[in-house]
Amino acid sequence: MPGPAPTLRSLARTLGLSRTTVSDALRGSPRVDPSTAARVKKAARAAGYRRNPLAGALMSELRRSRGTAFRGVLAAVDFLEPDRPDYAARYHRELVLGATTRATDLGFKVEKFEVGHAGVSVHRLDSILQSRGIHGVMLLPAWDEPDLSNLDWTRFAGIYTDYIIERPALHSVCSDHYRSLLAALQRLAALGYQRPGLFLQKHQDERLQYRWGAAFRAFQESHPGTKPVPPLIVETFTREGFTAWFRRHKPDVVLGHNTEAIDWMENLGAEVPATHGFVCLNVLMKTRPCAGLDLQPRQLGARACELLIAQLQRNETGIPEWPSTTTIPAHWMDGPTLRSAKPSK
Amino acid sequence: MPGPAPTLRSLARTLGLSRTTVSDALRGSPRVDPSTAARVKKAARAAGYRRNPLAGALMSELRRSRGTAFRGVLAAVDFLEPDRPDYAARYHRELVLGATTRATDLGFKVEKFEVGHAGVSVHRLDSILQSRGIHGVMLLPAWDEPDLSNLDWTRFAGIYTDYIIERPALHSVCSDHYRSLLAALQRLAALGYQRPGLFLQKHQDERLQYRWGAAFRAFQESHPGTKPVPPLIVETFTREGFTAWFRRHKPDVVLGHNTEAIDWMENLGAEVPATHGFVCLNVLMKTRPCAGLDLQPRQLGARACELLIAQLQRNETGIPEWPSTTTIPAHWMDGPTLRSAKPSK
DNA sequence: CTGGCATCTTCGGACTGTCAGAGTTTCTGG
DNA sequence: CCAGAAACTCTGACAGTCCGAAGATGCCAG
Repeated sequence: MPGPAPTLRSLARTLGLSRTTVSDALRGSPRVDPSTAARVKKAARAAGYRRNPLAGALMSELRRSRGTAFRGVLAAVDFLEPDRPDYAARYHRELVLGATTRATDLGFKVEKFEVGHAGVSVHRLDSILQSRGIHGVMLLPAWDEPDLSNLDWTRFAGIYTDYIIERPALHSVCSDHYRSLLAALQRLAALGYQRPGLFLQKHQDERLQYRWGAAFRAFQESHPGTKPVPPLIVETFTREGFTAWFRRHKPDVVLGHNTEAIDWMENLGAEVPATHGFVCLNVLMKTRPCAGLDLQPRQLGARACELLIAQLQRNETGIPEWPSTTTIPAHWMDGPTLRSAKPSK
Repeated sequence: MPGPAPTLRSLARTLGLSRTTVSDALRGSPRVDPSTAARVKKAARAAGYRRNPLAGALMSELRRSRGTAFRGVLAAVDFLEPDRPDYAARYHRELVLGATTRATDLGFKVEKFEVGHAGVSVHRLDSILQSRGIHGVMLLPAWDEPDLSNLDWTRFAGIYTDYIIERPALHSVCSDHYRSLLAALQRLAALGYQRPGLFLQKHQDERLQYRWGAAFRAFQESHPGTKPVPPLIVETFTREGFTAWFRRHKPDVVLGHNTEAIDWMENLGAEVPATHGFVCLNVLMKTRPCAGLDLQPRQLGARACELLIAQLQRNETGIPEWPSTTTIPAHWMDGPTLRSAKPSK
């Protein structure tokens, strides 16, 4: 085995060519003579040459954006939506905050861009990012699956901060709803609750490919008890519907997004936390003190940032061949709507 | 705004210093005069200098590992298990192959280590890795959740190639069973199948936190039909049990791991694929040509490798504060056990 | 046969930040 | 007054890429 690892220059020297020609040949540039290219490739294989992806990424960046050198900026792209509820806006802010913090640690900067009807068009976004020399794009979640397939992805590395995106099919980062709900239910069981009940709005669960409902049913299947509480999954969440469900199935702990339900439960004679419990499935949505799940947008933003930067360092742009989803389990938050220990009975 | 972004060199020129001094000063090296350092930092702030993180990472790595032929070695740690079935061994091989390929592209090498009763003890593994200067550890899946909490993780970056590992709680990479089964069922529905049936061994599903079963039930809930087929989930998979279930519930397409069931179905009068279909949930387990899910161990190994290398490049060792799980959906494989189009009726 | 132009192939320069080692200046002690 | 240390700064080499330039060759009109 020869000592030092072969480099572009050492390879060029042995071949009697310039580093440029070797570089171009290995990357299949049409500028080099096919026979020369073949010779170079063969020699590279024989010498065991492996290009340094970090250097590749750097140089590519440096040369392309001549003058306006790559300063390590990432774009956080938000889609303007007409009536985004307050908690969603906060979720977005937390995502961006997490990303910005992590980016700063790693020497990058995050800048926010807004796309949509009132904002910038996708086409203009493309040219803005190009001219600013930005190649890392973090897409913030939008209720309607955003369509950014018009961006010239050959030049960008992207990541979506929600479940699955199909146009284009990028890597994504989001909370692990399935595992989190399962863990929450196990925790409730340990506290002695025996009849957990779940309520959801249909479109919320559909958006997550039914993961909330699926986890709930999986828990019930694996903890066979007397007459499990069927989940209340409805188009529109109303007091009447909830009341009927609560009366009929008598859950001893209720899980859902809307903390208004606590009032309704209390009006139906439940004492929270003495006789009944409540868990909020997204603490950003709670309007009163309450136990619940923190979906950890800040950590999600941070992780998204890490994955994006890793892609840039590998000089990996474009739509990935095998998109992956990275999840982080939600964080359990204690609160006054649950008893703190198993009742001794 | 001045035109070009300030660089280390331009900054040095205006200050009448060399680029090295400026670089050292900004990074707080004790080699520079404190008063000079202060001057440099002030000028850098004033000029809005931001170092290029890509170039920094590259140079740091380049200088540090000068002369060394390889950039790094990763350990693929396998746990010796007494009677690992053939398909599991193949799964492991594919994982390692994927990792090795990706590692090579990124300038790393993968070496396999075996830990367990007959092999190396965890304590010895620690010292072996230390003395070899290996800092990246990829843990291959083991049926009983492996315990490597005794390793001195302050010195290692690790990743597990299966769902959740608790001791220690590392990042992990695995197949997205939930989403894959959902997608498979949707595909079957598009082919006109109306009564999908699922069979599983209990421990298989428990290991995945019931994800197979949960996805199946979630699909049934969202496609309400006449009398859905209840999944057959049993401790031990027997011909008798399957026969009874198949006779009673009359599925028109069956999903499960064991392809022996195809024979049993045919003995019960089913014609595959004319009247009935079959889908294998892990094509590595199939013993005859068959449609099914490729869990993509090769891609999983590759992705695990990427994540591990990204950690090393960030100089991140130890147990992560917020462990994440990265999933890749399984890849659908067509096969002769399914009809190829919706029957025109 | 020559001059002009187009095409094909290869090369050189410049770019980023880092680190080791070498150079220069200042200070200390015998 | 000088050897040697200490304090501080600088030079050189390094990775791969892209643009423009240089050189080589071929073709056609005049």
